[in-house]
Amino acid sequence: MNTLSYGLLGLLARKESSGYDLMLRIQPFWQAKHSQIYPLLSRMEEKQFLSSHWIQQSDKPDKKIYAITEKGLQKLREWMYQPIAPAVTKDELALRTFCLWLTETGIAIDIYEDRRIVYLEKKRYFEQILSDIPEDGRIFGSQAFSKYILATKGLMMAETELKWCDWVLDLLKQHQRATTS
Amino acid sequence: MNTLSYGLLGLLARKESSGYDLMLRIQPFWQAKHSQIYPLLSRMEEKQFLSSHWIQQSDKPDKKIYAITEKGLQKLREWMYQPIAPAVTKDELALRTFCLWLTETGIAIDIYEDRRIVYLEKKRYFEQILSDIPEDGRIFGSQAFSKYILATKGLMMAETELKWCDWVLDLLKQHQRATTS
DNA sequence: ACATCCATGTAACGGGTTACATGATTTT
DNA sequence: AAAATCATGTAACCCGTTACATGGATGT
Repeated sequence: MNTLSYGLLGLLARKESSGYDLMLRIQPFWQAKHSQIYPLLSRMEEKQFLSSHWIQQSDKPDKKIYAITEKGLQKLREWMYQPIAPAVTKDELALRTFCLWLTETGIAIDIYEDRRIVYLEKKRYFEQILSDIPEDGRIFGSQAFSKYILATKGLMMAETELKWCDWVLDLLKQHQRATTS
Repeated sequence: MNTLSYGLLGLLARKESSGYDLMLRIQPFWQAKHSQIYPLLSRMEEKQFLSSHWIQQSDKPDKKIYAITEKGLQKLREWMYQPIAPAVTKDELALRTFCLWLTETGIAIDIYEDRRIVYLEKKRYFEQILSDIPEDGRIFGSQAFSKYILATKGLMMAETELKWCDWVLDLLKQHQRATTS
């Protein structure tokens, strides 16, 4: 049982879903492909943390719906008392930034202009999620509370990244003006 | 040549180092163990992106110093024009947050109090790095400029995380007061 | 005509961690 | 006396991505 497996259990504890649907639902919190998720679901079913049944669909492919069992719910509750691993981030931009001195200022500016757009889109994505959460989803105990605080974090982080990016671009452009004149 | 290999090349382009030293130097930007780094250095030496020589030490084990070659520097410069992969973050806290409704408020508060300390330490770590960068390291073109803008990002992000954590703790404690009275 | 969405699954490979192996010096 | 630091390397294993395989419905 790795971290992703518990994440899937957590989603299933809220609503039974197909593997495909779980793949989509987990994206905002943990990036995983379907090829990683399907085998994990099979293994959890073997261990009887999950049960499943097939649903026939006429216009779309049939799907296998997984539901969490009492044993799975118990396993998930135990997990909540375990120590939490620190966050790990792999950002290629950090490694590139360390090599900025190797290139011209123009290339550096291109790099950060590109990243700026990514941060802007990220900000809009979380703004959209937040605007879709109703007022009564913003109090502890409601179904949407977790989504609310996670989307708030996503938005705050994106805004900070954007602010940083603009600050870096400012420094780079200042330098460019100073050296080309 | 994967991303980590380029990161190592980038560090070596600044200063020749041992594998052990590279392992320590790359930590702030990319978490990697020595067991991953040593084989990559060997492979890059085979491809003649690096050269190496042994240094004998009396009180410590001997060490193998790697230096970037002209061919390696060329490879690194080419890399600067390639597209940059988006950042990937794996944060177990996000998955746990989604399961908060399964536990009592007290457990939730414990989880965020713990994480608060992690964020505070992270903030102090980057503050320390920033205070060690001299005034003339803060202008583009200097050796320390990359370190300066990366540490600034680290600090800004840690401050935002801390702010978010305090906000969440506030919501949780408000709820606790409301339900225990 | 081509791409994307829905839906499931497996195989091969590369990325990354943990553990094994060694051993002197220094700190707790 | 035990643990951490410095220093290198390999082996086994798990995590994660890319590619292969299939195929109808819908969108551009």
